[in-house]
Amino acid sequence: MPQLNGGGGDDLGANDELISFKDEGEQEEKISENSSAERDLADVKSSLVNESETNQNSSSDSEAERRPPPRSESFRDKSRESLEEAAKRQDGGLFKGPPYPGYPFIMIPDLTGPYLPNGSLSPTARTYLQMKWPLLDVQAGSLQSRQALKDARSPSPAHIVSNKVPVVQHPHHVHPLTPLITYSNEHFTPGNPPPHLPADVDPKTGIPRPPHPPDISPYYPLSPGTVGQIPHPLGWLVPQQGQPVYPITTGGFRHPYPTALTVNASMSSFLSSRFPPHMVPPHHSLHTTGIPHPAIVTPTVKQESSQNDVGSLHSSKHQDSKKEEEKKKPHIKKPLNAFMLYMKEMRAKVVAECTLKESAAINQILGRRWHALSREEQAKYYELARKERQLHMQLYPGWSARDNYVGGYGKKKKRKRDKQPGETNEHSECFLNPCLSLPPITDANTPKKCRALFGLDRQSLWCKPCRGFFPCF
DNA sequence: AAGCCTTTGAAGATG
DNA sequence: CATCTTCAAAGGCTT
Repeated sequence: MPQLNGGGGDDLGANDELISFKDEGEQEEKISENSSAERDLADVKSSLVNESETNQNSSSDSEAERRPPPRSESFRDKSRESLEEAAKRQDGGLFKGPPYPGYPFIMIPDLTGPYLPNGSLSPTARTYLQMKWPLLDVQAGSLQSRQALKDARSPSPAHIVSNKVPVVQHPHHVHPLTPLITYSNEHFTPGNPPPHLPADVDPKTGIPRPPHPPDISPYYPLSPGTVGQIPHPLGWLVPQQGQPVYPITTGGFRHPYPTALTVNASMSSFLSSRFPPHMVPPHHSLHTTGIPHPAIVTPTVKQESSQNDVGSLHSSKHQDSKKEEEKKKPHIKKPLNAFMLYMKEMRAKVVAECTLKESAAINQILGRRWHALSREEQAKYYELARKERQLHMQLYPGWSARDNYVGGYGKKKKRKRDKQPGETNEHSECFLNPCLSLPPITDANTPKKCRALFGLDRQSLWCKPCRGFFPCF
């Protein structure tokens, strides 16, 4: 197994992690995808724009194949007209300026409208943005911070005032990656920007996507001073929001995970809390509840619990079936990968920020945030995932992911719908992509609500990839 | 009630 | 080997 190659345990730069950081390799792939996607988008929208811009756009294609910009100016210009109209229709002209046709959450629609002459966001616009899309505020800070970081490295003092993006230090300004720094805040210190931060732009999302340098730090950061207040990605270690992440059973009883554990526990504590006591020597400060690995899910938990409570008055027949169930191999779940660990940690935060609850939408946000993470940040989760796999293998040597395949490969009904030839789930490739420059309508997450709000027909409004969270026009 | 949606990554299955 | 598929979490949504 590649993840065990190191053997020493702390080979944080294991091959699998390095392979996982395939951004450079992916980059070209996505670049070409994006180029074609933008060409498609440009084709679709060509009827809406001036023909005179066509040549400019096509000339940028070859450039885009080599090194595509986040968005071409021509494309930006093309989207402005419709966007301006859309913006006016939506909020009565609050967003008068041309929107930023990129990542929806970092797009403060061009900054000519909602901003005051001194460069700060107008109270009205700020309130609107915060109400409509709290993430926008954060991400706007991210954008500004990135801009500031980029400028800070430049010889000019442009980080103070940018002619394109006014640097607004919001009262709640935080570093864009602050919410993601869960174990150590040594990275991304303001004024000491990581050199990789704005180096690249995700061709799909428009998010500055840092290149992944080859020198992944083997450091497994667990900063005692900063981690205790933040949910741990290993949810079974530190329950989030007072809730056990996994319903755990031991002998037919549910056990919440010990809440006294802290993230900055040592590895022995980690093992003690993470795995059954027979696997790990007990720790003096931890109670040994006999909690099995959270990956084990026994489907008969409630039944067994209730039966144990009631007593052993059931028929032998029932007990036989019960024994059969007990003999039944418990469902050992797959170890969580890096992104799953990241989602576990960040989901509650995103939910709180944007007031969304639907996991599909949350996961989209988390996916974009994941790509916005620096390599160091991602490395922490890859490392956690690697340890997860190691521990999982140690606990269940004979387990295989194949065990969880229902009916075996190719026999289970295909879950995902077959996409239409031109259909895609990517916002950046959405036909209605310009809508992403507008704040999402978080309270109108259904076509019906969207139509009611905007009085538009179904086809013109409902954006399937956007799942209705954005006003599409 | 069951399955879908949506994300990324790991791993198994298939051609 | 490349590609495809499933599963891991999560909770609202759809059928």
